[in-house]
Amino acid sequence: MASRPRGNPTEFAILGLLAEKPRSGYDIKKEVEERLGHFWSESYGHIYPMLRRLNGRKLVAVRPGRRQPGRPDRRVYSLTASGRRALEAWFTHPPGPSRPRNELLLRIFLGRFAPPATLLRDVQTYRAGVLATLRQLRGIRAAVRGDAAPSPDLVYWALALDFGVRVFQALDDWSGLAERRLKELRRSRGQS
Amino acid sequence: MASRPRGNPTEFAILGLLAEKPRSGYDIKKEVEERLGHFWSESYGHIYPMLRRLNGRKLVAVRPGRRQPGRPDRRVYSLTASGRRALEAWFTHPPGPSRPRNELLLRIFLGRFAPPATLLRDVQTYRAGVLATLRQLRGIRAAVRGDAAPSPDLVYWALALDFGVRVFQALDDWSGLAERRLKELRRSRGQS
DNA sequence: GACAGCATGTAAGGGGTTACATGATTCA
DNA sequence: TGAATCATGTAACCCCTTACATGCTGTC
Repeated sequence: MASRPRGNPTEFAILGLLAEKPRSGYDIKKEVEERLGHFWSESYGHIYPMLRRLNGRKLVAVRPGRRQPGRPDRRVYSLTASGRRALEAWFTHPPGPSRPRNELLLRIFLGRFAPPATLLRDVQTYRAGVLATLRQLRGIRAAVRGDAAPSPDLVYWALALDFGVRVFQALDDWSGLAERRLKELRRSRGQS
Repeated sequence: MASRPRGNPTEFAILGLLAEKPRSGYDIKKEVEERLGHFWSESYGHIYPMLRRLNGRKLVAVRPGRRQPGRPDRRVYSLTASGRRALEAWFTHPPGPSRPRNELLLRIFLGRFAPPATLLRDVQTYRAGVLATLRQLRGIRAAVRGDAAPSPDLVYWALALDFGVRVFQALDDWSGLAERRLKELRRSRGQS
């Protein structure tokens, strides 16, 4: 029975990004936002201490990066051989069950205790965010497809992108429907 | 500037369910699993202490429920007037930003550091879960549609259901694609 | 005989966010 | 003048899960 691996997902997200190439904590944060933003998130307050811990466990190594006057010296981390092994071991354990938590849906579900106009506002805000992400993902996908040689390693990135496009498309469709339904309700019940 | 309300989402999930009707902690857990399972989750270790705290703040009231020999007495909670106000106040604050965390996607994104066969196994497991949920949601939706009188309050429940059907349908489509892609990779690279 | 359901709870601990501190540079 | 970017970090805090404790009943 392969038990769940010791260590939290953040640990492996960091190890994984460092497996691509050496990076600073700052870089990692940006990378997560830009490339994993539609399915993952991290905060500085978690990344920096974690890098330190990983260094203590010799899974990563630090090297002072370029220093510039007026700003803190960069600390560039890279994966060690045992870090690499830890990353590979992570894959051998199946992912734990996901426990969903979508606050907008909770509100919708409890919608009858709120004025329809309030829910409508929330849905519209949500939809705007979904659409922005969707446009961005589609833009990236178009650019990638334009690229001549389909590198075999690119398949993983493309799969993650495709996940985003499909799910966010469904989210957009749904929120469009929700908007229409809520507008009907607002009309039939009066606003406030 | 309406600041974020004090209190975590669990608090309002509980308040919301009690607004429907009085319930015990045990009931709340079951209700979340059965009706909100595709977008929300709670654990006993959070529900019971939270009910106690809400009682301390007079947002809910307790009443001893039916007692049966050989098992702990039920403690049935109901919403007070100020609990109701707290719930309504919650809706006036917009929901905070969501921070996604999908471990399967993280694995896919870092897929090139793992053998394709491992990822394939994870995707297949994932897909089986998605399909089970999807079938269940569709079954419920069919049953609801069969029901004669479309109650106006039912619209919120239907909207939450529809969210599930659409999103999980997209998830199924995507994981089917991922399966095919990973099988190709496994073939072209050899397993292990 | 074992397991699922009923029913409540506690303790420990980790995971993760927010807010704060610092400070120069560049751009509108 | 103000905001954004660069860049690292700490402290406080909370949210939430896991594992444990207890014990009867009904079903396969």
